[in-house]
Amino acid sequence: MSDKTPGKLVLYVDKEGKTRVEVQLDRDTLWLSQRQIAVLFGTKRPAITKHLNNIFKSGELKENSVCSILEHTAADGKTYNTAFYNLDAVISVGYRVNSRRATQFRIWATDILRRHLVDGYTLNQKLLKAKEEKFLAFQRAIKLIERVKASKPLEYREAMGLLDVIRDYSRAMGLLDDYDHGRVAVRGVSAGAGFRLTPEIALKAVRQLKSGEHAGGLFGLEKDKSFQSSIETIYQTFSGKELYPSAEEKAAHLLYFIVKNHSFVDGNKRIAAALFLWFMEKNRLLYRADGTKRLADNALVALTLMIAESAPQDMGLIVRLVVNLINKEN
DNA sequence: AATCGTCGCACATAGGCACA
DNA sequence: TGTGCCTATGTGCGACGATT
Repeated sequence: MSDKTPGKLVLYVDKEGKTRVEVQLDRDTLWLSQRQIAVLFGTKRPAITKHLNNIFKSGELKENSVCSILEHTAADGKTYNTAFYNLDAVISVGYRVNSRRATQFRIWATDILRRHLVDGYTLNQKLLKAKEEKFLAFQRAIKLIERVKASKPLEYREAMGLLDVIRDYSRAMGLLDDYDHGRVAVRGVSAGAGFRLTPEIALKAVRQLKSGEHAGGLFGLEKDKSFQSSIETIYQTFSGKELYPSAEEKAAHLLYFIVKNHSFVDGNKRIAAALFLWFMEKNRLLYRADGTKRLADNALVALTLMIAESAPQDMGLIVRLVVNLINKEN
């Protein structure tokens, strides 16, 4: 084999008569010439050429993605441009060649495949279960924060303490990134045909907040036009369909965008939380049938702070969390 | 009548050799 | 490395007979 040939695949039978395959990969694959594949499977080179042609003709593999022309120093010391085929191609050929060594290869490959299917499935189930538990633990933590802080208003130090808790759980949330979206997907959402928020109505609501006793001079003063875009974005459509069809998703995105867009000189988080509550109320989502709030005040504070601290790539996850908290049973 | 095993035929696939 | 030619082998399928 030339020193320009990356990777190695050796097929042999051990002392117990069991087929062993030694694979050395270079960047997740290996490259063999037709001649080397022929030696590997104990057949002649023309057979490999024909198998490869059939593999490409049938569409099993795409030639340009498994074949690469590499400079190759031959036994005579001269340099040739030779076609090399990657592991995918070698495996496909191995399943077509009819020789003793190819049969040994198939026994080995099938065993590997079987183990991956069986063990991989079991492992996936375990991972999904673990991640689901972490997600539920996060939901329980928010619930706990609600209970502990229910009696007294949050002060700055408390908010920071809360943030620490949230940070800890955020790490667990990070593990949810590749969690099956279908299982954390928003559920039980209501149709979004209710109250429609416009930037004008929203600004009017902000002005009302401004007149409240906790608002300073810079409260609610627009920095740019991003507030308008925050409102418009929740009604965004793609191919004629709403991106956030339910009122819960709209509310969650409204909270997220207002916090994140930072459209006002001061009071962004307060405005976001207040508009979120107001939007929920207008869509008859704020209270359950028994009169209790779906999302407790302290939970909303926690979520608002978490949104402010979160990384942009976590938007989807946070929005799902907000929707799930709105829709949770108790 | 339904099912199963066997046989023969046609076609597909695989392999080797020779040569471009 | 690709291809044509030839041979060997494998496979699918229908026909047929034996068995249940």
